[in-house]
Amino acid sequence: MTARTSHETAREIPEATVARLPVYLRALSTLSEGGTTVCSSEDLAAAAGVNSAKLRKDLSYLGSYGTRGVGYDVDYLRYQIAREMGATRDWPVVIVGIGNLGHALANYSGFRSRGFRVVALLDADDRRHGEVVAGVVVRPFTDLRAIVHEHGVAIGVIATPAAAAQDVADTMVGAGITSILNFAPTVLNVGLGVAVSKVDLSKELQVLAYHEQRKATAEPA
Amino acid sequence: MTARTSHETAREIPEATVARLPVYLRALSTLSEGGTTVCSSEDLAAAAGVNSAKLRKDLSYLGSYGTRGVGYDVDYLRYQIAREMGATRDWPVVIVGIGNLGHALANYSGFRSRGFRVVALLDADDRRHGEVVAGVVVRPFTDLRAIVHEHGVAIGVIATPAAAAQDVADTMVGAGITSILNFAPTVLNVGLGVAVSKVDLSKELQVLAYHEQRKATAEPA
DNA sequence: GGGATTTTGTTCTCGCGTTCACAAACTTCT
DNA sequence: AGAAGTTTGTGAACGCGAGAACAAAATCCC
Repeated sequence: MTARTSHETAREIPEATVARLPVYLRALSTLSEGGTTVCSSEDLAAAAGVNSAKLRKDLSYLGSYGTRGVGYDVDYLRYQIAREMGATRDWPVVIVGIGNLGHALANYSGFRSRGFRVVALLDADDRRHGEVVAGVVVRPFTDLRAIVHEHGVAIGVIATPAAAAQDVADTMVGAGITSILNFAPTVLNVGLGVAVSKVDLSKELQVLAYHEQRKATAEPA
Repeated sequence: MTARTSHETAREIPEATVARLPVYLRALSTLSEGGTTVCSSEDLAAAAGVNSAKLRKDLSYLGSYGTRGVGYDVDYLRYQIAREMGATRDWPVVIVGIGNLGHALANYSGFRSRGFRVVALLDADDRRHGEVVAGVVVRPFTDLRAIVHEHGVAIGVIATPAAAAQDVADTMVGAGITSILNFAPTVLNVGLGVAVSKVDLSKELQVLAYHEQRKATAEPA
């Protein structure tokens, strides 16, 4: 999996950098909409909320897209990062589990604007089938395989309760999906070739509560 | 801020460990519900999806709650982690921005079960006021200060569009909130004493797309 | 054209986090 | 009771990432 042969692309982008590229992309879009055509690493770093040295180092993994003494062309840099991230092409996505969260995700405009197209909404519950959410009709979970093959879907989103998540993941992998974004609060077991990313809505809140508690106990006024 | 005098609590829990404690908590709850009363670090690590050595080191920052040759008492360890995280007390929370995402968050059962109580839902849009979501009535954003004072709220959740987020954050801080969980896709500027945590729904998807693209270009079958 | 100025790209150092490996401590079996 | 077997807790090695600092390259001004 992680082994790389030397004939492959030379640039090996660190995972920490990859995780920040979407943030830079968003900051560049904001700058561009605001009418900025050129920005320094200092400007962009401020907009992205990071250190300017770190930003420059991150960008250097992609190539030399800046001009010394001047800065970066906003639209050009944005295009280069988007291309590197795969955001210039269209990614068909399926969402499984159309509860409150699935609804919110289906309607989330940030997906569409980043190149993700929701091609299907699936749910195991018969009563939801036929319902239209965000312009897409909810279909039976059993249609997954056909949809994946028809649209060439590589990415699946799980927004089901925890109890159903592993089964959904197994079916996704069986249907040919190779990347899963999991919103269910459970650890998924998948094969080696499959990438799983997890978003835990309450985890961040718990970390904040921890720090609140420490503040309260450390300084008893 | 980060300076620590020596008379304070001896145990200095690394940030990376704090971020994993909620995961352990969840895994322990699952084990407990499944009837497991004692587990080894190997078992718990598997349930949490981490390395067992890392798990043991993480737990060692909290204290010695295991028994050599035996393992950990599930409920006892769960209580100890919950206490350390502040999950044994009740945390009043306000959610601002009751769109699709705000709806989903208000209904998310994971908040309540982790000790978070949604005391108010706020929105700037007049037309939403009075609407009842998850048993809580939606109130005007201008009520924020009164609500924060009344319930002693320390934690606020922002689920507004990006354009409104900074204003909401400023108002929150002015009202006395010291921890913010931001779901809006924008970088927030806040004072030193305020903690901000950010969840970007599309960021994870973009990282997955990047790896998909790399897989596709690296091995052209 | 040439020096001063600005800003990028990169090297170097430091610290944190992960993992290995093992001693300490507890249980079980004889 | 004592030896064998388990499993925790931790010391030490290692690797990655963050940030400071600087050299290279472009623009600006005269």
